[in-house]
Formats: sequence, structure tokens, C-alpha cells
Amino acid sequence: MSEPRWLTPDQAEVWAKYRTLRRTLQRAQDQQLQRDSGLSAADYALLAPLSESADGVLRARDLGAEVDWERSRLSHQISRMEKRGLVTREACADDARGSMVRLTEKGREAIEAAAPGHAENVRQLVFDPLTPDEVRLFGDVLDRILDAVERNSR
Amino acid sequence: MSEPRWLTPDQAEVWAKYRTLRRTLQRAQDQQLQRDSGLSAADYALLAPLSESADGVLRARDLGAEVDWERSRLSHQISRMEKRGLVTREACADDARGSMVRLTEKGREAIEAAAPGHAENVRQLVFDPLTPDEVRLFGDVLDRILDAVERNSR
DNA sequence: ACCAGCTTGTTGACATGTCACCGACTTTGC
DNA sequence: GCAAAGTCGGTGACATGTCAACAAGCTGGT
Repeated sequence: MSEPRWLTPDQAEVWAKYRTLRRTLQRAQDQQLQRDSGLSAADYALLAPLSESADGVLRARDLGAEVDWERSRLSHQISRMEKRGLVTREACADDARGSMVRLTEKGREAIEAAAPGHAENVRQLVFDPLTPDEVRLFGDVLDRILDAVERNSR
Repeated sequence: MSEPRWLTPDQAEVWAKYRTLRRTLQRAQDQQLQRDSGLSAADYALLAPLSESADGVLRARDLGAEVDWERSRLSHQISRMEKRGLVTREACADDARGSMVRLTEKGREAIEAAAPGHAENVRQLVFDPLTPDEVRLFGDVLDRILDAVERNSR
């Protein structure tokens, strides 16, 4: 039973800032999307890859890989979006287990209405306050932490 | 109607990394807490300020201010934790509208079981991979973005 | 050809989070 | 004093996310 290694005061402060940022930034994004197009962040996450794909159709498996979501979460979200007319489901020709997700006209209109405001929001809140050097270093920091999380979960 | 300002490829990459980190780090935390003590991240967030307060009691309003949660979210979470015996609710002597939240013995045992592993996890995943310079820079970046979000929501 | 094991998607139960609203109480301005 | 406005906590409806389990189809080794 070894002595626990607590965080230093500096580290605790940075950690608290990170948690605050996670929440407030999420909230700012949700509000911008809701205001500009009535979409949630979850809606936007799925509509974005769909709108960039050929014909606005993706196999559920591939859409899941794009956003790195669990299958169950994806299925639930697609059901909710289907109910609101943003996407439709179709059978998959190649693989009878599969399911194709197709962007509807309404879905395309919604993401096209939301996208410019979304990009503007991310720029204003995240990138405009940083110098190009800081953006690079921020990216490096994220890489290091991501590596550590990746190593940890394997 | 002006041309939208899209993200540069570098910015889009950093933004994608940030979103991935947000998800995977949250997941790593949830799993560590669940494994070490059966607590969720939401449980931990409330138990931590409670365990550091005098007698393990805080007024709901003040607990909410500590964690910066909405009242409704706090109330729901306290109800769930009360049902599992982690906290109890009491009347507030000063203010008849108020509600005091008290840590139970079981709640204290749970947070004390979880805390060392939590600190170790945060160190391993976030701070050990970074040099002290990078930690400082990361803190500065978070400050800048937090300021921008704060300005934006006022 | 077979079948054990893998992949794919869905579902139901439950935990979490947000929103609009209410009811009770306190504070403020007069 | 007292009415208007603000504060505090809770509730119900709903959206989101996770987990375990399932059904169906695919795949590879024999």
C-alpha cells in the first residue's frame, strides 16, 4: 500500500480549468446549433460526415467509424433523427446485416444552415484567441495526452 | 451575407483531436471510478466538495456553486445519490427555502476509496506525458479559450 | 458443407443532463 | 407593512449515453 501521488496545486488548477472548459464550450456549441438550425450537437456530429459522403449515404458501420461512437449510441441517435425526418434508413445491398443511413433533403438543409455559424463559433471561441504557435503547441499537448489515454486503455 | 470563415486544415485537425480527447478522457475517468468504488463521475464531482467541507455538510446552493451546475441537475443527482445512500438531505436552519446535503458514512468511504486512484489516473493520463513548460502552456491556452467563451456568453 | 466464432444492428433498462415550470420563501423598494 | 421581484429547490417530460443481451448474417478452418 503505497502513498498516493496527489496532484500538485498547479496541476489541480489546470485540471479544474480543463473540466470547466469542457462544460462551457459544449454548452456554447449546443446553443449556437440550436439557435441557427434546431440541431443538437449529436445531430450535427452525424450529419457532417453524411453531408460530405457520396450521395449523402453511409453504411451505419462506416458512419460509426467516422465519429467513433458505439453501435448502440449510433442506433439510438439515428432512430431519434429518423423520427424528426433528418435521415432515413435503408437496407444494405452487400450485407444483409447492414443498414444504410441516408440524409434527407430536410437534413441537408439543416446542416447547411448550421455549418457556417458552427465554424464561426469554433474560430471565435477556440482559434482566434490563440497565436499560430499556441495552436501548434496545443495540438502537441493533445497528441501526448491522447497517446497516454490510448496506452492506458490497451 | 458574407462568406463564411471556415477552419483551416490545421485548425480542423486540432479541433478533431480536442473532441476525441474529451470523449476518451471522460471514458477513462468513468471506468476508473466505477472499478475502484462503484461511483460515477457525477457522484465524484459532488462527493469531492462535500468531503472537504466542515462536517461533510453543504447547502445545496453552495454545493452547486462549487461545481457550477444548474439547480435542476444538482437536485436530480442528489436524489439519485440519496437513493443509493451516499448523501442525505436536511432542512436548512437559516433559510426555509434551503436544503442541506450531508455526506453519509457510506459516501465518505466511497470517495476515500476512489480518490487515490482518481488522482493517479489524472496524473498518468494528463500530467505525466507533459513537461512542466507544456503544463504551463496548456493552462494558458485554457485560460484564453475560457475568456473567449465567457465573453461570448455575456 | 458445416459450424463455431465473429460482426452488425437493434432493443430495453437505466443513468445522466436540459428545459420549462411550479411553489415556497426572502429581499427590495416604496 | 406590503406588494413586486428575486432566490431556492424540486418535478415531469424529454433528449442523450451506456450496458447487457439478443437476433441475424457472415467467415474461416476443417
